[in-house]
Amino acid sequence: MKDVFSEVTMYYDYSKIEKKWQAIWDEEGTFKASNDSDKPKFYALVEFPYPSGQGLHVGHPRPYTALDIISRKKRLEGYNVLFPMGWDAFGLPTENYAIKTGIHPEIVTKNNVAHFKAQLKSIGYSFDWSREINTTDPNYYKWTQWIFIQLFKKGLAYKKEFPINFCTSCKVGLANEEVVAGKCERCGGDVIHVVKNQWMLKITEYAQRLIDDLDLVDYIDRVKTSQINWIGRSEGAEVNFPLKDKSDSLTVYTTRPDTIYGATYMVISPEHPFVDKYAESIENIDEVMGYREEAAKKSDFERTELVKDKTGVRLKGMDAVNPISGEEIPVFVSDYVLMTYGTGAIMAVPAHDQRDYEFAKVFSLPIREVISGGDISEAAYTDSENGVAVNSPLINGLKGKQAIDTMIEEIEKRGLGERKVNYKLRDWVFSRQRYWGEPIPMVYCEKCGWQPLNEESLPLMLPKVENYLTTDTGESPLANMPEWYNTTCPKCGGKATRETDTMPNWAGSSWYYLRYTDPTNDDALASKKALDYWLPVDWYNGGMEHTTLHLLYSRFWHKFLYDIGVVSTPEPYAKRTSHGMILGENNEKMSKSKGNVVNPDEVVERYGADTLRTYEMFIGDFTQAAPWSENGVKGCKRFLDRVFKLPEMVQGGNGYSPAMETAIHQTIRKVGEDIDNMKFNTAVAALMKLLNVYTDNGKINREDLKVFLILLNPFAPHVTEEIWSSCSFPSQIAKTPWPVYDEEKCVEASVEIPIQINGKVRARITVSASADEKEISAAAHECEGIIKALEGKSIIKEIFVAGKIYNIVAK
RNA sequence: GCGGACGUGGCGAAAUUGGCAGACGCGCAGGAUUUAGGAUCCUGUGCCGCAAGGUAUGCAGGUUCAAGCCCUGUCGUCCGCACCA
Repeated sequence: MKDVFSEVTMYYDYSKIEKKWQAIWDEEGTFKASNDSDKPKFYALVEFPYPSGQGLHVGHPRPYTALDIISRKKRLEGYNVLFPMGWDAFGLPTENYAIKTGIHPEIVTKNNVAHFKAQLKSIGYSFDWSREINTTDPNYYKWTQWIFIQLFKKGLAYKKEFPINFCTSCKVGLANEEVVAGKCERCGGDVIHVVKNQWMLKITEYAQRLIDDLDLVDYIDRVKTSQINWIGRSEGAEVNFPLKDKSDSLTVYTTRPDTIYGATYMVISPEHPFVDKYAESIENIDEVMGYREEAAKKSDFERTELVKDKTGVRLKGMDAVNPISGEEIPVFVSDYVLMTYGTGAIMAVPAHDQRDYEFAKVFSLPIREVISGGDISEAAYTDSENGVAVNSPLINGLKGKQAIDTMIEEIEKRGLGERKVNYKLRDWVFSRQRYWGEPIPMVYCEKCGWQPLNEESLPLMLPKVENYLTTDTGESPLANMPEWYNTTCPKCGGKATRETDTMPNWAGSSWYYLRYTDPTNDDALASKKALDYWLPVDWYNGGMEHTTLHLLYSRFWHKFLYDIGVVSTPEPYAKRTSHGMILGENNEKMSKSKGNVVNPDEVVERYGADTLRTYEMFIGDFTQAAPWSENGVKGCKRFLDRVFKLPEMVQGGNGYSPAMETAIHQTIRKVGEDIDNMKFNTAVAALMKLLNVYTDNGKINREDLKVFLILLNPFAPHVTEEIWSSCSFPSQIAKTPWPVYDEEKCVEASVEIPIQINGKVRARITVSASADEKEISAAAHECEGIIKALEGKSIIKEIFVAGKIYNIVAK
């Protein structure tokens, strides 16, 4: 068959075949998971996409195909598999599109979802579409709101002043990703921080458990490490430094109490409350306030990128006393101390902290060595393990942990402070001044304060608005709708107003895997029975970019739901893996502007879904980034074309053909193990190799063909089912057991052993697999090449590694 | 600066974890087929060399009978985080 419109010859009508099998799967409900089954369960999960206007790109199918392969194999192995898909559909691009076009986000979302779904279907994934969910569906976000209310009731949701990004020219609140280099992404205007009273979630309360329970799960190390680093646990002490002539003391957090004798000054953050509290006694308060304003004006970008030189102002009239040395020391404000970490104040030990050292140099402050081992005239010596304490009467001669512990004990004994653990992790800012998100189900009443809505009244529907732009003051568009926000207090029935902020994108995705287990339940986010049956997710694959936010947030919510008895497992995901990115042909990240974007629709159209799937798996190591290659796609198409012609080679015979039996058993083992270990590229290679074996053999029988089709089926489900059916094999591959291999039959009858002299191969001999060292040694010494190479040399020793190598060491 | 990943043919990559480097695919070359191109099939293909042989996993050392793999140093690329006291 020739396709005159394209260079690609159609050896079989993949388009027709693929549509046919997709229709059969739909009609027969082939991949529907049962909530009531005798089979062991297996819950495979991929991150549900944000249905953007651009549609799918070739990066999406990589993880989807991978877990589809795993799911398909698990089904053939007798598991009841749940492999669901849905839409994380709240979010900025849709909203921005609505602002531009005036089209309601709901309609945009609906269209985008339809497009995405058609694309996914065309690739032939074995998703259970009967469980499709959408975070923007009121029946879904009802439960997102319900979870929020539970968090509030347990004191884990609270309001706090927190700055947002605000574009001074568009007069619009911006998300962090809309701020580029301190400017508004769309208009280039200046972005400033405006303080808003926002909802926060106390994820910090779970910090320790989020670290500890990583021991309960099988996550790739990279993920564990970055979660641990992100949470950033540190151990140290809080120490009170009394203020001279004042009744207060300044509390600092330090991980190096062993250096306290070296604390020659203190620094507090510009936002520290003491600046206000003691404004009257600070002689240079105007200067200090000026510094504070400058610091507030700086964007995060400037604060981190541009500030290399330390700046600050001394607080005149406010000195502190080092509680251990008794020394009087000055206090500074500087923006290198952050209000958001620790106590917002530090004891500065310039001799043993890089930042303090730099600051001390700028302000000519004393640098006193209290840990020996470095050269403090050159740089701060920060080694906390090997340095020995000096000039520190209480701990002289001690080092490392011992010095630290002794000092903390002393501090506690004297009532100057206490041992303290700190985390870098901060509470989760849960408010967005945006339209396209879940309304926060809270009401403010003058009399009763913040009150949650009655749970029976959920969902609190997102109302229709006329304008999707935030207000001039950066409030959500809902703040322009008095008819919506004016309401009554659920507690006292008096006048009250609704919260007009909405939830962040991460809300709906923090619990979506629970909803799949029972997606239409009206009485609960899912029935206890369904949750207990399916949880935890057995295998969750997603991008590294979601490791610190989404993955941590959803673990937090899950633990909370565990604490209130909704779920029965402490962790949501038993296993987490991560895929690499697919790059453009030029080895760069795919992007419209670079013109290197490959559209999966075109690939499906020109080469077929099976080819797309096979190539995405063959492209390289699943966990690494890999560049797209059109020629690589063609190679996979060629492979499937050859497979399609396999039935032509079929001749009689029962069981596997003896000449190829070993290769077949080896391939069953290899493909099975490779799929389990996500080494899809070598699994495809093994199948290509087996096809070469078949081709070289010139003929195959029906068993040889059958096993090949089953092994290839998870990768190329359509063409393998088609060949299966055209050969009149029974039923469908989807209902056929995965083949088993026999370890003994994987062993070759004879092996080739390389004979080395001093590590260099000089000859090869072929011996039976059972040959022992004696036989091999004898054979080796008969080889001409070996005899020649050994001439004039004496043998020192001979090393034999069974099945691998025979090495003669000679001089 | 800190943390992580990585560096192997012309290209994408393999290498059972210390045992024949380059499986499998692309590309390329030669041949077959074809009116021609495309497609397909066969053969070859790390580099140097006619060959024997030599040489090769970013670079420099080390351990070992044996190193892509382990150790030390060094250079380079990519990703994440950004003064976390």
